[in-house]
Amino acid sequence: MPPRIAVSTPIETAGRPGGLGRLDRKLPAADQIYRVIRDAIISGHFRPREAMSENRICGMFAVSRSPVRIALTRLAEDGLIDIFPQRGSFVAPIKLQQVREGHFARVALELAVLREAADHWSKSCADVATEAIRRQKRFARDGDAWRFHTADEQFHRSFAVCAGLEGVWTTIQGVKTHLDRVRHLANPVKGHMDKVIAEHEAIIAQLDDGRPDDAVAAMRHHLDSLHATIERLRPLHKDYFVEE
Amino acid sequence: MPPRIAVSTPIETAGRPGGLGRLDRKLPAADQIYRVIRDAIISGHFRPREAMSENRICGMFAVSRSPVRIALTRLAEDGLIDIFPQRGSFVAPIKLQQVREGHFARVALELAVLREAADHWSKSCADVATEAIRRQKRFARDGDAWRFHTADEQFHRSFAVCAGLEGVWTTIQGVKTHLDRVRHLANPVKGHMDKVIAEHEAIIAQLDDGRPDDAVAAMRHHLDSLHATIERLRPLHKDYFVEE
DNA sequence: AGCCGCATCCATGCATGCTAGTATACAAGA
DNA sequence: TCTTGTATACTAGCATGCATGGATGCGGCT
Repeated sequence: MPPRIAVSTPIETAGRPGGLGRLDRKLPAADQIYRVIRDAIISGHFRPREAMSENRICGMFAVSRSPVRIALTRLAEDGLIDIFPQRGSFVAPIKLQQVREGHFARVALELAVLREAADHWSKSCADVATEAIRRQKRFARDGDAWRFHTADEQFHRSFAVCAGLEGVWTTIQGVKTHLDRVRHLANPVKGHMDKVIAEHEAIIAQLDDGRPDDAVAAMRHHLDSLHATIERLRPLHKDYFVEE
Repeated sequence: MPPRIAVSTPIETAGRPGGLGRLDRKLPAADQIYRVIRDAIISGHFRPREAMSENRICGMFAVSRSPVRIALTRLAEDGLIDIFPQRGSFVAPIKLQQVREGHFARVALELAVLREAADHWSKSCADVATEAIRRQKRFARDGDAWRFHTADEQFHRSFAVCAGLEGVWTTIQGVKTHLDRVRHLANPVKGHMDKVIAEHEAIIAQLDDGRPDDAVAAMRHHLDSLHATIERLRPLHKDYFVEE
């Protein structure tokens, strides 16, 4: 009988945002609401500065304010929602400083994890990663940006699992939250998904060939190129961002 | 009028745990309860497996269950409390896997931050850090383990501030939570505080002399030696730990 | 026109009652 | 003695009502 854990991300729990209505009444409502809204904000379904009052969310899920409040405070902790007491709660604008720092932390963590994964590299590790790439190809073909994103997470997560550091992946997920918000403005851009896939394949190729340093370099290039894409996109959605 | 932010740690907010009673009714009760209990668990004031039912905490602070529930769910997210629905909430045992992964992530992040801080090193940066060391010396003399800990955090945090990456420090604080729990079993050990201070001074010396690589090496040595202390201490408190 | 005061609405924060499920103590029966 | 059924106490999850304070619109005043 394990304790109730709400942090980890069972990737398919919420699925594609949009089916916000139905909740599994057997599971804690607060956890489900948290995940659904989180995905909806990251994916852009809820837009920066949009009002997210407790009562409005109550209506969305047909629950009372209690579980909604729990979910909202957790989202505020993640920096996805700003709560102004006695005034309202709103989807937070994307803070550039958080994006920068998120990128910094992500690079530090993912490179360290990858170096560790290289030491434990095996066929089963490679299988998980290549399966993720395979899914990405399919969703890129379908133009399904959200599922492409989940497959992308599966790819990056596979290194943490391979290294026996799955908890670190949870941390990475946290720090890259704000990057993902920007990324979802970018995914529709033509050719972006293909570029990501190619870079993923390059990383795996280096690992399979037993060149950890080159794999790390490929990952660094991959992450930096993603950040560059983000920077390129910023001027197109100026109203979504704030400096700090 | 900034949004309500509860994540960051105004270091002196909760002070030394023990005065659990009084709350500032002007500020959100949930945030204060969260911080006080968090500090109390990390400092060992609440011991692993101790029952932390909502009603019990209500009594401690003379509030209703609503803010307590918010605080508890956040503590559960941090892994400091295990919530078993319909059975109870308990201080989580220290999970060795989380300690390991926390150390891994901390090293990756702190070394990256330090490297960045070295590029921005200045007298004002040095002043903040040495002031923290000065406080550590005073509290070591007084044998005040908790304040020693807060000064230690101030020291490490100063590099993030110097590098313009204060948000990364918040992340570091999160990943080192479980390390800190173990560390507080260790601080009373004679000579430990002096060792920490010496290692801190070594890092600053390298930075002041303009040798970033040596500073990073000194930091790595510092963090690893701390982890070694932890490992050494583990057998003495076997009942506090679980493998995973 | 411009400014001030007030009533109203709506937001979050907090308190409280209710529900459903678990652990436990204890008594009845084999 | 051991097992089993039951009553009870306690838990967390959820719904709801109240308190407090900011935002807003309108009317009266200058």
